[in-house]
Amino acid sequence: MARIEPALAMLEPRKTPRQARARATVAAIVDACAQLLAAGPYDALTTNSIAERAGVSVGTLYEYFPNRESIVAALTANSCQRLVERMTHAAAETDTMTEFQGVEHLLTTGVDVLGAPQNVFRVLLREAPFVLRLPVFHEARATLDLLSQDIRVKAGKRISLPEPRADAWLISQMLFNAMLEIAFLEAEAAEREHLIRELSRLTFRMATGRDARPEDMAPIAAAAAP
Amino acid sequence: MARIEPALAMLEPRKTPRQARARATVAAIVDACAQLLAAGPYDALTTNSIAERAGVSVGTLYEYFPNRESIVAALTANSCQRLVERMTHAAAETDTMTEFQGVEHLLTTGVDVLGAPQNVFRVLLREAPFVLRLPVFHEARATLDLLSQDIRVKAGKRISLPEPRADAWLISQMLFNAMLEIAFLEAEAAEREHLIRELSRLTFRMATGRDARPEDMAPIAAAAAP
Amino acid sequence: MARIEPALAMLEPRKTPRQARARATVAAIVDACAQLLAAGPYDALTTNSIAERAGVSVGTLYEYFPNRESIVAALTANSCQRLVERMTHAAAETDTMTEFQGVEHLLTTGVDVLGAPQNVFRVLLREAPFVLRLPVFHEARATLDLLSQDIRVKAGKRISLPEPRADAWLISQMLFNAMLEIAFLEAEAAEREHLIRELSRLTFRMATGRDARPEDMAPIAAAAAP
Amino acid sequence: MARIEPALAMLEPRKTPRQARARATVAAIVDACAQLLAAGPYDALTTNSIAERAGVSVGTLYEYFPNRESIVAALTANSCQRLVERMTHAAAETDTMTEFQGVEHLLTTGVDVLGAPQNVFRVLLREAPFVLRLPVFHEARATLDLLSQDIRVKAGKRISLPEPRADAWLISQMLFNAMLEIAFLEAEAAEREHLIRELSRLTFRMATGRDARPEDMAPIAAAAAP
DNA sequence: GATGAATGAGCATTCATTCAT
DNA sequence: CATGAATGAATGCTCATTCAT
Repeated sequence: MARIEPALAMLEPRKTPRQARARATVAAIVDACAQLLAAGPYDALTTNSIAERAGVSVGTLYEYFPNRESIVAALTANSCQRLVERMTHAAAETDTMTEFQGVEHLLTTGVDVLGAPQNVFRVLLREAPFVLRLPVFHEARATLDLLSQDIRVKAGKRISLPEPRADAWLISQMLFNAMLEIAFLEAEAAEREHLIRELSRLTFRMATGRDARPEDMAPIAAAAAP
Repeated sequence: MARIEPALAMLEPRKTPRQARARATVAAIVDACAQLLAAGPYDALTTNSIAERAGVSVGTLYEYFPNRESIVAALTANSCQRLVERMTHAAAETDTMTEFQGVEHLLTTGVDVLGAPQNVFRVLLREAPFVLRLPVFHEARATLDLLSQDIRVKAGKRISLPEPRADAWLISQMLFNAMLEIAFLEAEAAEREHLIRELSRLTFRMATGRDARPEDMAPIAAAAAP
Repeated sequence: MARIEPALAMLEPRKTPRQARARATVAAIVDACAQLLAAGPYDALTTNSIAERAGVSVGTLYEYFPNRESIVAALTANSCQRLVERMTHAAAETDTMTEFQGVEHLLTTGVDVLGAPQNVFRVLLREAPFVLRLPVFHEARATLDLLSQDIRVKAGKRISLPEPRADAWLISQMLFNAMLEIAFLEAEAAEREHLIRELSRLTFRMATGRDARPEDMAPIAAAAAP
Repeated sequence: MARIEPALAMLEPRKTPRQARARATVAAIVDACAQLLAAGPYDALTTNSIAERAGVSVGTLYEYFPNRESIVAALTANSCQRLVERMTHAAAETDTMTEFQGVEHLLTTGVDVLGAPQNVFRVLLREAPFVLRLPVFHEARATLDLLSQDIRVKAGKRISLPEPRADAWLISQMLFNAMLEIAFLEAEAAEREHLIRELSRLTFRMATGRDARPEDMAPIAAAAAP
């Protein structure tokens, strides 16, 4: 308790591992961190438990990370990178889709990534407040915003945001939070899909001020998300 | 750390103060808790610091609360009650307004309450995960949802939610989070107002699938927020 | 913890109650203490819980007792007095019995009193070490020893203790502890009776160096133990 | 106070020390515990004081023991092991003795061990009620009972216990308590020896219903107790 | 380099006792 | 006089971090 939050400068890994063995060690530590966060609350995350689960000694752990938060920061970086990659890829796939389908595809992908694996994002974003302030997290959000800007540009006139700056910020906040809520919901896949479809419809309304035409809302053929 | 989260049953105050002096003590404790949460992170909230700030001894604190979390729960209850009261009052005031004005009035009130006093809601909702599971919080959310349902009913056909259940849930989640984000934003009052106006516009779009007519969007005459 | 054991001087009640009401209060406090000791371990005995169970305020409790131990001392005094009274009475009843029957009667009575009510003696003697040093306890033991000395005198030559002082002390220790063990045993009444009978036989052997004649060992007619 | 007694499962040491240094630490902790119990009441035994006396930090203490009671349990195990070893050894030595001498030898050894070192048994058995429920303690008692059963068998017909089961249990209880009382007595060695001799005589009477022949009671030649 | 033993400040919580009302 | 609110020293225990081996 009363854990002093380390300055952002102290959240970098201590040294970049060059040898393969060292890299494996670092990966094991970050992975152990993810497993523990998936299994229990953030408060239950101790450096000793991370080291034990990773199969290394605490000494080794501190060889690579200056403090507990830096491990969480590394995990956050990993997770954000995965999120950005998957979303970028999904955005590229929207080229052949109607706008509504594109929105739905992106939201589906987002919910998918945020909810997996092991729901690490939930703990990260809801229980470890300093994660929200991590540059790496803001950068990911910014990249995601650029993505939707691209889509907006492509859609051209069909999008109508009276105050693009404010509206885009609001929609971004709302969609990100909505995706999190859906991802964290303890619900069947069908229920989740239903919510995503409705969220897409609402998003379409927010962006255009009208409903999508039914023929543009056809389910996406085979969006296999591995 | 590794703070075990007390069962919900253990979150009730320990005994109801009978004398006026004791009631003042309880209030001072909850108030001290709010002050500390406003000033620093949840982790910095220790029972000793609460007692000190409240000007009482730890012993006294434990006379009325069985554990640290129960104080936070009491503060949450207070805050939620305030929120519900203000929102209910604001909802009543929308009778004489256009639908757009009503939405804007409610959102303004929500942002106002969530951001004051001392932004306690931010820490409560973002750093103390067990608060999200507090019955008192869910009840407040439910009451708020009923409020907007009332409004929807009054608006009648002008509202068009294809899947009322799912859509209402999604809109509720998004608006609550959006209000929190605006309330927590370090921004000028004017900026905040602007965001609320745009959020109202987006909300109107989500609810109706079209834009409000400009003449219905006139600023509300004198929305005195006491 | 680290409870400083008050000097023996501090174990006296603070003031002798003169009014009937006050006497009732003192009795209620001592009785509450007995109930709590019967229900749980000595460590669970707190002045606050005693006061609550007695239906008085802590303030009142400290009006009559200077500290927690003095309450236990008062309870010890009561219990010892009861023990001595019952044993004295039982000793008088042995006049018409054979020596073996007398021994058995006394042991039966001892086990009965030590095990009732609510087994307070167990906690008192096994968990509250200062009780063993209480003068009132030693006096009771001394009185009991006098009792058996009387019996010995009456038995005259049939008793043969080569070293009366040491042997009497040893027998006293052993019998007192044996009675406690039997009283604390979780066992059927029949089992307890059997043990007492055997203990009587062993006692007879220790005192005389021979076995009692079978005709002297007939069960006692009607030893109603109220 | 109101110390919750840990379940028996929680009384095991936390981890077995691997390095020699760690083993020394564990020994120092248990030893410090013994010293403190010898010096003061059980209530004065705090984890902080144990750590301090052992010359280690509390953290180290909790590295090896999950709670305070587990340290006491470890000390109990040590002490019981010592007791059993010494008594077993002493029992073997009775082969060349008369029955009376054997009894006296065993009792002497018992008093010797129970009273040393530092009288730890007194506090353990009279102030720490949970020790009486420790399996390790019951096992020790059982082993001791087996020992005397062996002797009884060897003595054959000369022993006459009408109800072997009950009588053996009673004698065991009485002798164990008597040895404790003698060991705890603040008395000269001569006085103690005298009491042990008398206790042997009473034991002989209990077991056989008659006195030992004077020639069988000759002092044991040279029972050097190291 | 890796290990794991050791550290100790810090936290939640209790309870005998006092004293203003 | 009784009350019960208030006190605060003391306790068991945790865990991020260091460093001798």
